[in-house]
Amino acid sequence: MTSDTTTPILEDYLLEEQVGYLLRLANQRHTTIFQSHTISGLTATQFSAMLRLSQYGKCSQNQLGRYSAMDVATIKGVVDRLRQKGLVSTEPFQNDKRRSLISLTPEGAAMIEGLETSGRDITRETLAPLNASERQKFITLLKKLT
Amino acid sequence: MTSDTTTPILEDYLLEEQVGYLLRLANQRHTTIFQSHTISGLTATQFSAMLRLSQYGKCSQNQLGRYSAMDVATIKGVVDRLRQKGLVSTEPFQNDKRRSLISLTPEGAAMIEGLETSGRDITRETLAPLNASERQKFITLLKKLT
DNA sequence: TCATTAACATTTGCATACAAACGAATTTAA
DNA sequence: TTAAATTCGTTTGTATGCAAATGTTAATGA
Repeated sequence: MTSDTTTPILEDYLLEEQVGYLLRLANQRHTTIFQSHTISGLTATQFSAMLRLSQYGKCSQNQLGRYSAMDVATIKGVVDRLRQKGLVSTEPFQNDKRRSLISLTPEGAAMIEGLETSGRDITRETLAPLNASERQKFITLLKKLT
Repeated sequence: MTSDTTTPILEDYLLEEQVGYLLRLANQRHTTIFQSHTISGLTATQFSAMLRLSQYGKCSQNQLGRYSAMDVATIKGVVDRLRQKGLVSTEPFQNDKRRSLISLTPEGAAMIEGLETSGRDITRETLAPLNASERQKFITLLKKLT
């Protein structure tokens, strides 16, 4: 025996096989789909913050960031822009001068149902290349990587 | 019969079940893993451009952007920063005054093998929550969503 | 040929995204 | 109780990421 049959062959390193690269591409595609549905001009990030605010009710800015998986600097910009659009408002927090309470305005609250409808469409279109069992499998596996 | 058994029940819209939200979280996790390996301080995006340049050889800036899935504004910034680090260089393109040829410097070329090694580690760590068959399935499905 | 079209690189503007540092306020633990 | 640690919101800096507009140059087609 001159060849080593126990050493696995080291495969080529192909960028298009790497999970990080593919995740970036999948994100790009999803963003494009999201923007094409232009729900009142909201971005996917603003959309998330709006839904969290609806789900959890009024809370501090940093708390909203944690609910929405955004760091303090990111959530600040998102809340600023939502406030500019008149979709959220701010009030002082009782017993804690550091915080302020973020809540949906009536205009923001009125938008939630439509956001969910659009959200369903966006998810459907994003997952369209997969069949039903593939979709479920993909979501299950994707959750494990978060 | 008073209930309609043919109408599917409309499930709650849960942000943490939506593919777009999960893709963002998976990307966040991958970015964190990537940065923790800090390959010479490169970002994942710069890493991709370096590997493409190594794979395809010298090419124009926009071409490198297409190889790396970045639009013209994004690839410009990436190339600028790689040039600042001394990893790529620019020369005039023969017979076309619009373009310039981007190529790896000797320092950049010397880095490629290490980048691939780190890249394998990063992919392995990112996919660690999945077993072998899940990893393969996930990559297969993810490719369909790019 | 020469007007139209296309490609290239750049710039501006907007929106994430995160690290790091800051001052102010609150909580905690010694 | 009070010093230490934590939390909150803010700001700065860096890096994608994309749309849209611009000016230059090259390619194409009538």
